Amino acid sequence: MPGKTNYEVRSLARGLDVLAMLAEAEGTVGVTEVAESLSVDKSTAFRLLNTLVGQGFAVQDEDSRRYRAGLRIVQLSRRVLDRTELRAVARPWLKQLQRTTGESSHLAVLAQGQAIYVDKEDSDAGLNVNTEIGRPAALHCSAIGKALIAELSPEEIEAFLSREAMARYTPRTMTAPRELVPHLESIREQGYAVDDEEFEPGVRCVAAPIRGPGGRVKAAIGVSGPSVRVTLERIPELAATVVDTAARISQLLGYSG
Amino acid sequence: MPGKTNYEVRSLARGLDVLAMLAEAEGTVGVTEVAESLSVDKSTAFRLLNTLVGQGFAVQDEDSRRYRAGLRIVQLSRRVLDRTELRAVARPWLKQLQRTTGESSHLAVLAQGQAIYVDKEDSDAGLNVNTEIGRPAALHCSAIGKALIAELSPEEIEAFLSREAMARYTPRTMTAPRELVPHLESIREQGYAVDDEEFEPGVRCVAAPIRGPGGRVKAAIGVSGPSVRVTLERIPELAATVVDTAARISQLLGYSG
DNA sequence: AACGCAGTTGTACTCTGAGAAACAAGATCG
DNA sequence: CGATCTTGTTTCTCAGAGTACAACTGCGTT
Repeated sequence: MPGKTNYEVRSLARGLDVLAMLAEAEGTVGVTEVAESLSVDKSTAFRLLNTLVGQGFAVQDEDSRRYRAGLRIVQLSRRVLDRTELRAVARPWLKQLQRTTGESSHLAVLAQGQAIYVDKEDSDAGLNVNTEIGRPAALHCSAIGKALIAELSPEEIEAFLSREAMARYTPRTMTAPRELVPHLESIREQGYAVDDEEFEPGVRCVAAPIRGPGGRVKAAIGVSGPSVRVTLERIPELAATVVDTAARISQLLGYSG
Repeated sequence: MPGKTNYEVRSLARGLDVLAMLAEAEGTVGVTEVAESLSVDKSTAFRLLNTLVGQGFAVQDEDSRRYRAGLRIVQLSRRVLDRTELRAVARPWLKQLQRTTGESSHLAVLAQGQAIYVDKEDSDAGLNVNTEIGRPAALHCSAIGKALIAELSPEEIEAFLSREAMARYTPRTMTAPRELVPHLESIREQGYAVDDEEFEPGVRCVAAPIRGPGGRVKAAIGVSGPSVRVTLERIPELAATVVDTAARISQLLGYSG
């Protein structure tokens, strides 16, 4: 490897790739499959898997001898979420937001170029939006995603938008940066973002940024609901509630704006 | 290392240790801390951390330069839970169990010598038991834990009980194997386990095992609630409901008992 | 300015982890 | 029913990845 000063441990990187593969695989995966996917020898794949099994990150099926992801990941994940102060602070507000609006509320942060849901409170209504913690949300067409990136520098925004191809999910999805950039501008000005059926038909969302000390956007909070309940007329009222909630959480996190 | 055939990749094992350390750490951890904890050089610890950061499993704090767990773990965890067929099958029953009993219901599996909650449905009541998915439960004093180990062979039970020191949580906790073993025997006979304030004062639980094809215990399902509502007189009725639910899920998983 | 302590980088040696190839055990097929 | 794939597993050996050591940087304290 000429040049390319590599301060990374290759076998660890490979092992983590295997872990991701196991987690994302539909059913079980075999040694050969892993080997092919990583372009390594079978024996290498075998040892990596073996090591993962040793720590509980993978388990081997007794019969088929194939491998599945272990629950160690789930365990660690829980710890990570528990340790997140943001989550602890936001929890009651998330609940209150759900109560006052009647719609499902969500909390997300920006990580690895994606908006990742870290907490939620589901609506009691029969018809409601279902989002799962840990799932990534599109940055360019979800309210919470737009709220998260709106305050970034133009360069950073460019970078994010170019990373994923701004996929079209519905007829209303904005897929061109020249359309989205001014839109983000207006979000910045009004202090909240709206997703008007841009990600899923029949679903509207409103979200606002949560700031930490110094004013930097740390997370975003929002509500989502079916368009029949979340009407366009109702948006301003919802936005006010969401913005207010976001401001309170920001204050608790040390932002004195 | 004489003998000790080691088919494990040491640097991967170390990397996973670091990952666990990050997830379990209260706040952030430093390179030196990691190095000491693993008994490796600082430079080694640095490279491992660096690799974790590269894949999003860790993030480095801009200011303090110390490390925190990344959200990649949370993401993978979600995938793992989604892929668990048990969870998909049990979900509606978990919900129904909560509805009919009015108490919080839980689903757990045995992994790495611990009972790990994989799903739950919280009670609507103001006063209720709070358990989090991914959290481990004590095997010797929770209903769900006892239901999971009751059917194991005596040797396996011994192994499990000796692993952790059978900690005392409340005055009612059984801390001696000679007391617990016959207790497990009776659980096996009656088909359900009860936790009568053995883990948390004021909380009673009832749980029953879920079986897969072949009759082996795959998981356990149970309800928990405050003793004021979950009275001793109510236990038989609750147990019948829980056992019935467990049987239905077992059937869906291919157990024809 | 000197110190201490953190994270980071350069380097040389060594033991680890990689691949090749053989093995065991089931499936699949003619 | 034996031949032949195709799995996962094991053994062997050597290059080089990964390690420890030590030097460096940058920040906060004394």
